[in-house]
Amino acid sequence: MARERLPSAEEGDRLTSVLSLMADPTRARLLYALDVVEELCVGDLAIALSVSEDAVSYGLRVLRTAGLVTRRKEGRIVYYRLAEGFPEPLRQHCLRQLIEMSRAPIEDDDS
Amino acid sequence: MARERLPSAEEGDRLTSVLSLMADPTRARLLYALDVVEELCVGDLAIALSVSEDAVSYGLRVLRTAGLVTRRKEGRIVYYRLAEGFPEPLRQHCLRQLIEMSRAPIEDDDS
DNA sequence: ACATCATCCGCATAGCCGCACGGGTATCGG
DNA sequence: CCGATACCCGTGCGGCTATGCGGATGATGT
Repeated sequence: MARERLPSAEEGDRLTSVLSLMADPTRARLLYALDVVEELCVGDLAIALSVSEDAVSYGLRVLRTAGLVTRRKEGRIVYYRLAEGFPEPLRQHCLRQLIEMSRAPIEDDDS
Repeated sequence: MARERLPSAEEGDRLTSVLSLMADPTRARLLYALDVVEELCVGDLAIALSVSEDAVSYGLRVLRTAGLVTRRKEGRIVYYRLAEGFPEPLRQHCLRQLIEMSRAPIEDDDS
């Protein structure tokens, strides 16, 4: 197996930065919603996730700043979608797999 | 694609909880180290990752509380390893993929 | 028995982060 | 032109958390 060196602290931070973007309930659900529905506006996302529009707006702002989502403006409505270069492994393996896991829980729930 | 319902807030939390465990440089590197080397003690981990022993101890405590790692005591030395039931998708797809990504960065820019 | 070492624990602190709030901008309907 | 809508932004606050420090525990060596 992996004969590679361990990640440096710097690489650890990079890893973390991308991961911590999904390590928030709102953002994770935003990303998943956009993975499923392809394109949604802020208001609909707020309704769909039962979250305030501010929270959605803030979450999307963060994700956009990180380049994970893009927006398209149509009139006064802003539609969001996953960015063109949204990391495929993240999408395929992490997002969906973890959603799976979050439904069929791991048996380790400990105190 | 769009066949499933969106994750509830509760499921979002569950998703997040497992994810946020890796969303910390120290913990991510700890997990990766244990994925590579199989079994390590606190002191060696501290040296390998250039982190204080306290930080390592704390990180491992958190991971242990979550059931992601286990420890084996041999004399006064405590050896840690990934837990038996360490979520395989997490290991296969997330940990390794993300380490990959952290080395061959995504071109994240913003407008 | 005593000193030493590896590790854990409790506590305190400092930094970060998500979110609500108030105010702003662009767009649409009438 | 005017009010309403959809959204964005800067700011501030409350809560969480990583980490350092002092002390405790238990194993080891002499």
